[in-house]
Amino acid sequence: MNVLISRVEILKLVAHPARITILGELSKGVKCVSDLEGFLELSQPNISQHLAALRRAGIIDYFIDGKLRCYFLKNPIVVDILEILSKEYSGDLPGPECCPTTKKGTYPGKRDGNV
Amino acid sequence: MNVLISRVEILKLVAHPARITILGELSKGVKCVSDLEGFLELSQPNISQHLAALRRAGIIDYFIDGKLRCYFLKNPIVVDILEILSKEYSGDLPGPECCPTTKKGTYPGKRDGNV
DNA sequence: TTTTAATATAATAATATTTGAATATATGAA
DNA sequence: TTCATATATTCAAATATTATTATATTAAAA
Repeated sequence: MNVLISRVEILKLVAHPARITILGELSKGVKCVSDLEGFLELSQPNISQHLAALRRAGIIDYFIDGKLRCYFLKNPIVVDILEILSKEYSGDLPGPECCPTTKKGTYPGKRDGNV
Repeated sequence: MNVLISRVEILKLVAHPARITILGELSKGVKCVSDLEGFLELSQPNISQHLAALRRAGIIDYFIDGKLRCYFLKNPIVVDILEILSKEYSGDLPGPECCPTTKKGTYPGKRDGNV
């Protein structure tokens, strides 16, 4: 239903320590709620709340196995986000080349402190 | 200084419509605040606040050109995030193959509705 | 040197997110 | 049937984020 939720909304939802941890686990395979209770130092209701939010946004889904709900990743964007989160970056982006132009003004001027 | 801010914190900061728009613009080149006032239907102080938050986190930086502050991207993760946000994804991830195992239980059971 | 343009900062109000506590539901077992 | 287990839902309190308004800063221009 809510497949309309924008990418930024998805990013926002994913950008939470508990939810990233959950998604990281699910990226390794299906997990039920009590499996997740192992890793996360969160109450069961809170974990369920995070799972429900992720599911409402179409980011994960589950199948039912008896008393268990077995969650798994659904939205492929998650894989890419997780990859970025563990990627190594070397240094900052190169600063602007000399004399870039903005609509209102022109370089050069004093560069700020921490560059 | 705050280079310690974790990746998830960066993700969280970036996951805001105004800030994503700002970063998208900066990814095309240096922009000063009043340039940004063009695109964004936000007050000048609010734009400055978003810029300040992004700068505190080391995501962007600026140089000074007279009365202007010319902002540019600093953290390379932004480029990857922007790329993901405009990437095309075709369909959902494949569901779990038959009979994956969770610690607590085993497939199969009823699959949930929207798969 | 006063004024103006560009931008930043501070304080607050409005709103959203997060967690915790209590309770509900559903399923398999006894 | 009743019970226990696994999980979800609801509501409220605590907290964080966001936008607004007013004011401050800084540098160039007049």
